[in-house]
Amino acid sequence: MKHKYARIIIDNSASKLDKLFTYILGEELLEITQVGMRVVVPFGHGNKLIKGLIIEIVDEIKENYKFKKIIDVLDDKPIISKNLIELGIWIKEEYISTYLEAFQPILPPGDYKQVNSFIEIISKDYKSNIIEEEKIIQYLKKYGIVLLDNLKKDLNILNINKHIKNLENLNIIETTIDIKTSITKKKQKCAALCEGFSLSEIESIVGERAFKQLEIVRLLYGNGEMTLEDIMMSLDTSLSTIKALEAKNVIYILEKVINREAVKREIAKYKKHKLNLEQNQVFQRIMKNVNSNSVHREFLVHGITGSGKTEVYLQIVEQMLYKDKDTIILVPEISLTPQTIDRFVGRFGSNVAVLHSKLSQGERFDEWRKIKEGKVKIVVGARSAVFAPFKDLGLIIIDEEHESTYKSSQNPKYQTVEVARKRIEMEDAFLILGTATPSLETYNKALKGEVELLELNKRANQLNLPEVVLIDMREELKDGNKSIFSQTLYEEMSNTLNKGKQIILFLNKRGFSSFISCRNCGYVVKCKSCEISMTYYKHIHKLRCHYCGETEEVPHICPECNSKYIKYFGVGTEQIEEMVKEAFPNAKISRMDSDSTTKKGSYENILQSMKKEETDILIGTQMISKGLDFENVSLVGIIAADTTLNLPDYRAPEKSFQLITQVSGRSGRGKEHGKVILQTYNPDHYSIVHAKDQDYIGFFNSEIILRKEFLYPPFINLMNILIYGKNKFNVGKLSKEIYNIIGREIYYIYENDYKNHIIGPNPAPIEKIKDNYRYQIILKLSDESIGNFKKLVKRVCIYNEYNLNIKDIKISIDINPVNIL
DNA sequence: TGGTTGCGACTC
DNA sequence: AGTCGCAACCAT
Repeated sequence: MKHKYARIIIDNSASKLDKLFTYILGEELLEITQVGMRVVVPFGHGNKLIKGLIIEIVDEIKENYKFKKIIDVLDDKPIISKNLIELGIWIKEEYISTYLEAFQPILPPGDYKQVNSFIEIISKDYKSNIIEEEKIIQYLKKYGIVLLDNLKKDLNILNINKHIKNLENLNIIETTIDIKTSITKKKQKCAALCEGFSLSEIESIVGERAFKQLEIVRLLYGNGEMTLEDIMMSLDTSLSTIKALEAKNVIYILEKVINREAVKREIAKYKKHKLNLEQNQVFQRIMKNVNSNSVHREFLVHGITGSGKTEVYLQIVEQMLYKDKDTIILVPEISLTPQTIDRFVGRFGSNVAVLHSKLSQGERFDEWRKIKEGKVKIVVGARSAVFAPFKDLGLIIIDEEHESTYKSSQNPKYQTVEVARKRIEMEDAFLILGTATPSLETYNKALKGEVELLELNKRANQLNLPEVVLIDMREELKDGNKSIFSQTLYEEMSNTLNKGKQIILFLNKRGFSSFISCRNCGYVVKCKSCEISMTYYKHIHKLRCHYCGETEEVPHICPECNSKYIKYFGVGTEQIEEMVKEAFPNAKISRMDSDSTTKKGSYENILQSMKKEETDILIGTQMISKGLDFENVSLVGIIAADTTLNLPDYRAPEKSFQLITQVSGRSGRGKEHGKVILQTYNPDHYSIVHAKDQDYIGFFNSEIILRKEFLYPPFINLMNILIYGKNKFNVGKLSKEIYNIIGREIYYIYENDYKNHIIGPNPAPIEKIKDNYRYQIILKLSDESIGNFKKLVKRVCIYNEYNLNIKDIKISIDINPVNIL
């Protein structure tokens, strides 16, 4: 057999090295090597050993080049499947990222194996007359076997590789590689009775005076193998007692690899509910397509809040289990609450793996392994779980499909819905998107028939949607109410409390005051590193920047004009909490936002106390808008519906509509009718009006016209090129240069309409973050032309084929960004 | 003429 | 990113 060639992604993040490298796959490795395995290869002048991932194996190669050989193979089976490799390559192209970035979310979590080179001396008698070589020899004599990197660092010799190679050729030293596992599989010591004895035999060996030892033996006889921890806990004994039994050769102690448990609590069984008529129709429609392996592979379940989408999902997943197919269920990170997990784990038990950001690296690795090894058939997780390495994927469910967290904000900046679509296409699986407020893109596809639209218009509890009362805050002001609570909200709150019901208050702003400003000259305190006004936090009496987290003392006189009239403006959740406490001193209040949930478990505690009805009023940011299902909540107060509406982003109306609808949906989920008080300064805005009526179609129809007119998705693709760096002048200059190059091409395609297709270069809406000045160029590209522009942008911004001065400047490219701040 | 330093090209 | 080679510069 002759050798073959392997195309490999190299583990090096330099953009110049972002391509496939070809290596010789020697005869001796041929049989054990497959695509998707990791290998060790020599790289660069020094033949430094680095890791690589095999993407392709080919028999022949056309180019004439002196290829190097693969040194070793790290895996005994592929760590990722061919389909996932194909998906990774697709992602790299689609979202303009490097290979390494594209494969990051696909590969096992945590870079769990590291390649290390070791060096040691094997012939101690040799004496070199070259000073450098003698230094190396002396070093190795002193330390024995060492890491090559350490030797290099300690000796700091020029051209050290040459000397090492020389010594190696003379057989004076030897280099070896080893793979260090940085994440260890968690092990636990267990004990079990030795076989071949009856209980009475063992008891007689132990002797009747050793009470504790006898207890242990009997316990093990009853339970079989147990962990030492459990034995010591249940019998209140110590390790020495167990060791004594081991010494008597009646029990043996072994180390077992155990899975870290991502779900640590005992979860009650979640019973199957009978589907109502509507739910059943949706269920039947989807299953009919699945069973007939229809070409319709995508469904949008458009169901109002509380319509029982989850139960439909659960029963479809059950059907997939009967078919022996795997299912991925994606939920937004913020609604990956214990509540959601409980439902899936409660129904399917140990058949479920859970992947979310709160897991430690070890836990995440274990969950990944469970999926990879086929120990589970269902995974519930946040966006990156779309890459779960199932062998026989049958279904992907994306709940709250419209959520912006499905778009990755780091490279690769993928859109989960699109990735899922690609994946089901490759694996012949099905895709269910579910939400009360579909994204414009998805609903548009549904209307065009590309996605099958299924509706759930009734609440599962037979009640109607909550009644929404719109309050015009300008009128309140006219009537002399300067407070942030309208008269109506105040009254409804006290009624609700009197009835013993719970309240949720929603405000999408953290902190106490959102900015502080000088009344005399208008100066606003901004973060020194970011172009952002700082938020005042009362409990620490400091200002904090929400972008870089920097804190600062509160000034007492204006730094600009020395006036004393420094005032606090804007209300955040922290202040609301204080005001509510004052207004309702007897109510039990808790607050949930990213400031109050930093500690591990605090999130769960707040939700638990809400569930147990120990909390009367829950105040929170958008964290509380998703998935929470508290039966006793009958009033939701939306303090200021306008906060998201005024952002300089084309999605602001859509986001506002979604948020209001979702938050409103938290009300009246039990047996009682719910109410929502919606306070706003823009009562006539279409987004607010349709949200009040909970009229998605109405909103869609208004919004889609604007999108078409002003050329925004789904009618066009956006590409946001963000150029940022510490030197404002250089960033601006580079932006202009990039604009000119790309602008020429835009002009060539769109001619006199080109100004509508390239915007910029402008300072980004947030001009500076963490001392980086930010400029942006926005391209609006049709489906036909986006491919060519991706190539152009890559050439200009990544490979720098135009030799622009990109020193100390970074460029971030985002295809169809979810926000353009 | 040897030695140091800095930039640019190259990495299968 | 890391490394080597080459050219330019300096101290004899």
